[in-house]
Amino acid sequence: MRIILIFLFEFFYYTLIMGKSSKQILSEHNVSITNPRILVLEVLLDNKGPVTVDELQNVLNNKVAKSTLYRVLNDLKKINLLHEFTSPENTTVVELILEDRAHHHHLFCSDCGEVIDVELSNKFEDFLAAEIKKIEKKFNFKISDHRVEMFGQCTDQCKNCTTDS
Amino acid sequence: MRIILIFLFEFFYYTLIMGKSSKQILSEHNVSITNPRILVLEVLLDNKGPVTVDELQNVLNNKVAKSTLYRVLNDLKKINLLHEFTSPENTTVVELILEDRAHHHHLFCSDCGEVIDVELSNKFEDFLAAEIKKIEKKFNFKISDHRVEMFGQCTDQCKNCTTDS
DNA sequence: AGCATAAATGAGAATAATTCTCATTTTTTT
DNA sequence: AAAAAAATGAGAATTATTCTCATTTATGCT
Repeated sequence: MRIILIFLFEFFYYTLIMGKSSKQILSEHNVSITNPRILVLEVLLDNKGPVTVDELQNVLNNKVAKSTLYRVLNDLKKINLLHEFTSPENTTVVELILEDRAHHHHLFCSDCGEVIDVELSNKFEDFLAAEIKKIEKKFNFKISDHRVEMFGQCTDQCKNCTTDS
Repeated sequence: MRIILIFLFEFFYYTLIMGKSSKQILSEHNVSITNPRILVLEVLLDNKGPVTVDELQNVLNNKVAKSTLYRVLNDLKKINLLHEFTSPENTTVVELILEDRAHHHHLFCSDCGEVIDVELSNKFEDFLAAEIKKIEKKFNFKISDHRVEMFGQCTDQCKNCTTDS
């Protein structure tokens, strides 16, 4: 009985409160469950939102070899769990693609290098979708994705711009 | 008299038909006029639009040392003549910023790697400007620039997608 | 025009980010 | 629990970019 309760607790905790565990996510995508993958995924799940490869390397220092870190990131890209992009300062930024997260864009601070997720209004997204249809016709393209990038400076003390508002 | 006519021809040819010459552009920005700078600028003026650093290197092979090419590109960035960005395949792309060119965005083909300049409607740009104002307030940011990136595949034979339509 | 000074260049070494290699370890399959 | 397959760590290799420094080129001055 006690074991059942613990199991239930884990179930609720991970799936409802915390979201999926790294192990769950890995097994759902048919990739073998290994320590480096769990560790990397956990860091990414903690910092939902954009993370620098450099930051990952620092956090995982001594726990995951750097070659393995890159391999794991490529694995996650292959199963469409990870989105990778480059900041204007040329640092590689990485972000989990979670089903429950809305489509969003990025705001880059040239002072502190911070990258912030930004959602734009539905009305705007509809308008952009219409523009994209026109572009597809004009250039005979099949456009599968888009992203709006905004560049500027946070006027607050840096690092404060990450706190939600 | 003949000399004056030739001068006039040159003037009209370069400023009205061809746009400014590389030398003119350089002297207007107070950078010394050197061969490598002229050569790089000329290639960029020919291919108005996005060019890969790789392509530049190939075209200028043996004419400009690779260290110099990078230096010249950095010089042009410093005087705000050059916009540099990264394709999803992680190649560095470079594009002249010409006063007579409209604000535009980029369309990337994942098949042939081509990058295409795209203008979106004024109505769309106005809408986006309004969204950006909201974002500036929300995140206490000063946003100085933005770019819409579109990703997909040209359904034509590759390389054809560069021809205007 | 010609000289002195400052700036730019070429060639290749140095650096940084990412990928690759391969012997060992871990995970999965049976 | 053993065999087969896959993943890992450590460091070498690769690639793009920057740096160094001796030489060349451009600019300002007379």
